[in-house]
Parts: sequence; structure tokens; C-alpha cells
Amino acid sequence: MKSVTLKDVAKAAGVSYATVSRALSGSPQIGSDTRERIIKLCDEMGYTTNYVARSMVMKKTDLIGLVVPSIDNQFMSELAYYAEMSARAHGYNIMLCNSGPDLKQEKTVVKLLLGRQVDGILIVPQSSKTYENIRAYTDQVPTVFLSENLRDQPQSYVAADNSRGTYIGTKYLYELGHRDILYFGRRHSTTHQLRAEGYMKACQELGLKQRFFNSEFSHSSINNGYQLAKDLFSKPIDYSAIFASTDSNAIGIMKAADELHIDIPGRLSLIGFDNIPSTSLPRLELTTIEQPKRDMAVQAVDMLRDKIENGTQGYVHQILMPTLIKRSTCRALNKI
Amino acid sequence: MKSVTLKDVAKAAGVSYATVSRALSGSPQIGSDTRERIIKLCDEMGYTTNYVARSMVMKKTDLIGLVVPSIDNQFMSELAYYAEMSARAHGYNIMLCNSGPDLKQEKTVVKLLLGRQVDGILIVPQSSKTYENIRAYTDQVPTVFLSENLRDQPQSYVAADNSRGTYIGTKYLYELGHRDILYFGRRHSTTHQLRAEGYMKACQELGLKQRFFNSEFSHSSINNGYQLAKDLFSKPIDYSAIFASTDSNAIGIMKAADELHIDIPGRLSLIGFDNIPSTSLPRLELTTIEQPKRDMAVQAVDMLRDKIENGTQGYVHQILMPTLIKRSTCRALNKI
DNA sequence: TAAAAAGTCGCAAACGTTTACAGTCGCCGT
DNA sequence: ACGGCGACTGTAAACGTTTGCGACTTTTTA
Repeated sequence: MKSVTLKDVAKAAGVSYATVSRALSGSPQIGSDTRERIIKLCDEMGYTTNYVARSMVMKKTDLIGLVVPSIDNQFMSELAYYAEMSARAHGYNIMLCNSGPDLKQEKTVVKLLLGRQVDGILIVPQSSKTYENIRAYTDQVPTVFLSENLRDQPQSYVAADNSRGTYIGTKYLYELGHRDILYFGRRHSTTHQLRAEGYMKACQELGLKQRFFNSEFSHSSINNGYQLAKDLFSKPIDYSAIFASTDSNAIGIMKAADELHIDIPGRLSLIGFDNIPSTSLPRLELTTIEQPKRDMAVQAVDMLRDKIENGTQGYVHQILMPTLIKRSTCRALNKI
Repeated sequence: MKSVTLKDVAKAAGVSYATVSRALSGSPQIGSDTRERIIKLCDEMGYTTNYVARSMVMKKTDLIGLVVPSIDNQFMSELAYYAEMSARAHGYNIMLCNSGPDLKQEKTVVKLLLGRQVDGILIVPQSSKTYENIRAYTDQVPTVFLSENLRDQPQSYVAADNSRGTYIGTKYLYELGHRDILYFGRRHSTTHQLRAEGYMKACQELGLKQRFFNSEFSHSSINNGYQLAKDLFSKPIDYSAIFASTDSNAIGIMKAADELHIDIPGRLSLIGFDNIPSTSLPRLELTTIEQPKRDMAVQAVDMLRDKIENGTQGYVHQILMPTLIKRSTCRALNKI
């Protein structure tokens, strides 16, 4: 369990441990013969540099704190995957924390990460409240928000153009012939507010009546969408398409529709948002709006690296384009 | 960006920094009045203890390295969720690494984790080869394998009783009246070998003919299952049920069956393994064998903590019971 | 009342690195 | 032959903690 240190190999090599350190770090001021000898020796002795000691003197841990509400979530785990890969490719490791559903835990974990001396924090916020929640810490360490649009708050973030996503989605529905489109979702966060706005904008341009079915006091999940949709379907269906603000909600809607024998897309077209992996499953094949998760993740770590390594001050808002993924839950309406 | 240290609050309090340290750590040898004064002061000054400095002297980082082939995977992200929650509840943080598909990267990340001085490693192996692959490091740091059955190798692990899973699954199929059950899957790892064995054992006891459809040179994914199933279905279907060794494969099979208008469960019953979240989706509703992912994760960190904190030597094999999740892809056969 | 015990607190070493600075050595130019 | 320069390597400080030990003060005990 006792690991070999610089001092050990220095003794074995008959040099000072400063020399060994220099040999490993590729310092120019060292003889190429001794360098090779030392490197070979390190290899033989199984020396690996102790990062915590190194961090101590370098005042840099090469650590990025990643906080997500729940890694057990297709959207976030995909983000996390690309973030970790990209971070490690640039010499950083990821310290992972679930922030859970409440703001208190979210604050706790970023405080914890600060104590760990992470070089930066990448955070997928629980909601719009996160900004205020952790503001006391965001000036102590480079921080970038991921996937939540903060509008013009003085804080770096990368997010999809949520407004544009719903905009192109409802336009697509319009082109398919739909004139009565129901927007299904709430507006608890800026991101979701923007999604609603994209829908509203498209409706205005297209001369469509805006129709909302909100669910202000619940979070986005399949079961929630399902319960809500059962409510919805108990009333007359005087629309031909539903735009669900979330794939999870859309899938819940599908479930309710199936039970009531409401044919999708025969009777009702359905479109979701996010393009989580589940949407591409057989029998689901949900038409949706893709958030470019991979790009979002790598750009977020790029942005964070820039802050860390170049000390870049200020904030930047990176907005990525969403794209329409046509699958099989939307159908063209026959014009009369 | 400069954080406040022990020395800073010591100066402010007019005591030595050793006293501050003791006040925070709850040392008994300190006046309760000064303790309160110092704690209050720390709070005001926003002091947080520097964990890397602390780790340095304590020779303990309170860090657990978690390596998974890909966090972007429902099974592993669920494991990771519970592992992180449980670890943090006990004062540990998680350093996350994706090991990708190849052994080289897997070895690289555990080496990296060693350099980070993690107290222990929790690893979801890529395959059975992982044991050999990282054996050089597993005696340098407490390690427990998660989800892969290593049989009687001298290495701690926690896994589901895979053999029993397929055993109860085929027995269930038998009770439903099925007499011709095809086992769909490969045996590239011990875990999958055990699954095949459970099926074989049940067949023997029940007097059933063992029928295999193997796919030795592909990994388990929906698309793979789909391609393979298309092959499979091009030949006569002289069985009434399929046991897929994996939910992903089962879903791929569903897709192929749908395309060919092979009714599930009308014509063919189908059962999977793992109970990944996707299986519970509407329109899928796959009958499957649940691996107790939560228990597996928390028991794995418990086991690791025991090794770390109590220096427990030796190895323990923790086998957890899988359970049958009845959904809607299996139907009872009318006895003739 | 004096000595021992208990209660507080400071000093300093240690953890394993990196790096500025100083030191050693040989070699070259004059 | 000697100063000086360049190439290389060693010395030591620093990073922020924890903790054994010693020192000082106060309380207890005989």
C-alpha cells in the first residue's frame, strides 16, 4: 500500500529528488543521459507522481467538479459522458456530484467541491433558481452552467436555442397541415419559458391560436405526463397535434393515448423535446427536437478550460442550434 | 480567487493556527469558549478546509474512483447514481472515469486514479478480461468489482446471481406452458456464461431441449440484437419463447419482430435481463429479470469502505438475488 | 501551602511535490 | 594559466493541513 516517492527513486538513482522531478517534467536543464536513466528507473520502480502533493504546490488540481441533479437520467448521463471524455483528453478529471432535487443539497455539493479545490465547476442546474442559489460561490471558482438558459444573467453558460427548437417544431407541424396545436408543458424555468416563447412566436407568425396545457406544480417525468394527459384527454380533443415540452412528458402522453385508444399519429400528432435515447426505441419512434448534447458538453468544458487556463474574465453565452428529428409520431393532415 | 486559510483566521482570532485546526476538528483539548469564537469567525470569514492539504498529511483523500465502461448507459448510470449518493453520505467523493471499450484505456484510467491517490476503486468491468488487465494495481489500492461475476477469483465483487436470474426466468416461461425456449445471447464474459448456465440448468430439470442462438462477436446493443434477430427470423420459428440475455438485445428482437409482423407476445414470448429503465416504457413493457442495482451499488461502496477504513484484507463475493418483473411480453400458452 | 493534576494552547515536523537560487564542474578563450 | 561562461545538479522554501510534544496556566489534592 505504500507507494514509491520521488525520494525513493532519487536514492536509487543516486541523485537529488529535485533532479528526478525535473527529469519527469521534461525540464531542459538536465542531462539527456541522466534523464533517460531516471525515467527508466521510475518505470521499473513503478513510480507514479502523487497528484495531491503536486496540486499542493502548483495550486491547481486539474479537477473539474461536475454537478448534475441526477446522473441517473438519460439526458444528463449523456452530457456527463462527453464532458468526462473531453475533460480527460485535456488532462482534467471529473469529480461527480448529484445535487438531487433540492436547492440545499445543490449548494452543499458546490461548497464541498470548493473545499476539494477543483479548478472549475460545470453545473447542470436544477432550475432557474440555481443561479441565485450558488451565486456566492461562482466568483470563487470558474463556473459554467450547462443546458439551462440563463438569459442575460452575468454568468457563462452553454445551452441549446430552446426557443428556436419549439419554433421549428411547430412550423414543421404547420407544414404538415396542423392548425390546432396544443402546447403541453410548464414554464417553471427560463429554459421552459423560452420553449413556450418559441411556440408562441411561431403561432403568431403563422396565425395560429395559442393553446396551452400547463402543469405548473410537477416535474417533468413520464408518469407526470401520463397523469396530466389523462386529465387532458377527459375533455374534448379539439386539436390535431401536441407539442410536449419534454420527451418524458411526450412519452407519458403516448401512454395515456394508448390506453384511451387515441391513435398516434392517426388521430393526434406528437412531438417532444430533447431527443433522449428512449425516443428512438422501437414502438416509440418519437419525433422530437434534438439538443446537441455532445457539442454542448465539449463546448462547456472548452469554455471552462479557457477560464481556468487563461484566466478569462467576464461571461459568455453559447447558444447551440437544435435540430428536428423526424420520426413517426407526426403525420401530414389531408387538406380539405 | 485567493481562499482563506487556517493561518488567516488564526491571525484574526489571535491564536495559533494549530488551535484553529483543533477547534474545527472537535479536539477535546480546547476551551469551549475559544472553540465557539473560532468557529464563528471561520464562518464569517468564509473558511473552508483545503482538502488537498488535509489529504497530504492524513494520507487519505476520501476519494473513491469509479470507473465504468460508459456512464452514458442506463444500467451504469443508475449504478453510479446510487454509488455516489451512498459514498457522499459517508464522506467520500466520486472521481468518475469512462473506461471506454478497450482494455488499454481501462488500464490507463485506473493508473490515473492511483496517481490521484484515491482511497479505493469501484469498477464496473468491461469484460472478464478486466481482472487480468488491472491485476497489477488491485493490490495497491482497495478495489471492488461491480456487476461482473468473477466466479472464484481472489477479488472482491458484488454481482447479481445471474445464473439464478435465467433459471427463474425460464422456469416462469415453462409454467406459462412454453416448451421450446430459445436462448439468445453470447457467453463472452463470466456473467453471461452464468446466465447461459442458469438457462441450461432449468432446461435440464424441466426436461427441455437447450437451444442457443449465439452472437459471439458483437456487443450487446439494441441494434445488434436487431440485426441478429433478422437473421434468426429468416429461418423457421420452431420455438414459442425467446430468453434474451440482455434487455438491449430483447428490445432489438422486438424491433425485428415488429417489422416482420411477428406478434409479441401472441406468436412469441420474450423475456430480457437487467430491467433497465427502457423496459418499463409504454409500448415496450418488457418482461425481464431485475438486477437489484441500488443494493448492488450501496453494498459495493459498503464493502469498499470496509476495506478502506478497517483495512480488511482478503476478498468477499457478494451475490444478490435477482427478481422476475412480469410485464407484457410473455403470455400463457394454451395446453393442448 | 505546595505539589500534582488537569486544562489550554503554541511550536514544529511531516506529508510529496515544484522551482528559484546557489553551487559545482569542466571547458574555452585570451 | 586564469577568469568566466555554460551545463548540469543540489539545497531549501513553499503549498495548507494535522498532531505529538512541550509549555504555561489554572484547578485540585494532600
